[in-house]
Amino acid sequence: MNKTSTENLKVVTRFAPSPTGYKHLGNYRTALFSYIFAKQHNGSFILRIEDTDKARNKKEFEENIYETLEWLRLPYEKKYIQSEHIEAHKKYLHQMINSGHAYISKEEAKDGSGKINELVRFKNPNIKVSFIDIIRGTVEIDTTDLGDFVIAKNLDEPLFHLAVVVDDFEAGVTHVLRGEDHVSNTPRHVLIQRAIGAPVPQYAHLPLLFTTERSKMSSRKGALPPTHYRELGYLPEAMINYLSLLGWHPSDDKEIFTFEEIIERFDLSKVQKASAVFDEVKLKWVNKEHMLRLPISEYEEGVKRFISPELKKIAAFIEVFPRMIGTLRERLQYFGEIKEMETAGELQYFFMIPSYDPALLLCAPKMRKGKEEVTLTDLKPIFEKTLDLLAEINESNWNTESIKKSVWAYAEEQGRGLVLWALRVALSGKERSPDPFTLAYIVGKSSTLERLSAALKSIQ
RNA sequence: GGCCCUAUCGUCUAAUGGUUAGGACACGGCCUUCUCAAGGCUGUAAUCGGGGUUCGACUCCCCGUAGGGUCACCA
Repeated sequence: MNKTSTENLKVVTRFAPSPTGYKHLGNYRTALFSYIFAKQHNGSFILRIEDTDKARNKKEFEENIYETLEWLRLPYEKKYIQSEHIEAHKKYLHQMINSGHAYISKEEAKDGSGKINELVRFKNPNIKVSFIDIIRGTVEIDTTDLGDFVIAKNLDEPLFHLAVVVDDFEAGVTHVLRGEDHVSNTPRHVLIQRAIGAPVPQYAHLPLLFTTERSKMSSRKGALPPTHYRELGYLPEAMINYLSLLGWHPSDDKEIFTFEEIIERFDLSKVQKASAVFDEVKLKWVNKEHMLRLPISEYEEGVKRFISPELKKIAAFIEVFPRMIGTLRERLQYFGEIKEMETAGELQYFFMIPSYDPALLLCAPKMRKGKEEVTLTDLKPIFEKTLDLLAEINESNWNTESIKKSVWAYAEEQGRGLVLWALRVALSGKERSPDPFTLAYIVGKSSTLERLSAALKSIQ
């Protein structure tokens, strides 16, 4: 566990996004680390919507923040809306002006309108300030080149630097976890904290995340809002797991964790200082691992969500569906892939008799040696014999093993490449599919016999 | 450009002066095999460069180089 010097204080962390765009995975990773840190210290995690930029705020972005936090299961103890605290901001603004820490500055508007604004600037004492950063250690920065920075647009419109400090102060925030892009803001915040008599919280500036192209993660440039992954059927616990591994590593080589295990083992002070690249390929692997750990009923539900109603309406669906889960588990990395399979026509044959060009029955790459010219007519006795063999299997004993056992010897004798390929195509109508025994088991005895008869008919 | 931060396989990372530089994803090969997957075995692959300090540097220091952050009446 982390050792901090604030044992006597209740730990409060916060996530403070501005709804000016879709927040990306990098933002949610800082939210995740803030949440974990609070949990580890029996503290609380709060959400604050920083909506002081009226021109760029959008309700849909704000809604997306709630949705994503809910999906990722990062519950916040309290929610604050920054714009509802303007009175508090103004109170400290006046206090700072009265105490000489800030002053009103009449300046021409930058938008070229020629209008004169009454900005409020912080009177910079031009000193070196230092603060504790859990990841970087003590950071010291000279504030001289910061100048007298603006803290309010006018007496009624406080800006970011003031609002952040006042809100963190009033909410009792003890640990501020945020992106590395805020390191240079921190000395300003420390200056304001001193001016209003607020304690300096501990900071942790997390390295930024990059896309595979090594560009900064932003809602433009291909970085998708996290809810996109929800739509594709990714598991929130997998996303949490993957995100936690970006910049942090457990002491052993274990990589797949439940949320509880992560909370138990995570160590903020061991987080990497360098930026990390978000790799969707590894996320897929982590997601598959979590899918495999799901109870079978949840797995089935996950798959069902992505199968079209048309397919689900087919009479055979209810009976066949549970039997196909096993083969799906070997393939799917995220549930949405099932939809892609259906679109590609790789799902239908489980539930209905496929139609295909009979020539495909003969395309096996490894035909029996010494039989150079095989024709469709040669397949006739093969289907007849296979049909006989399979018909002998008792309905109650219809499973992958028994099917394999009944056909195997004959296939060896005739050439596996010939028999099994033909059998598989007759069942799936595809060049690529699960093996014929698994397929026969999944579609059931009667459908198997029906499909083989159909194949036999097609080559007469 | 000023100030600040960072630098181990393609990617995520382990090794806080002494290891054959470890693991995972990805990639290759082999096995299995009727196809596609899955699975098993296995392989390729890294300490940015140059100087120091030291008996000994991935590790500490300096200088480069590269990448990033920031320099708003945004947050």
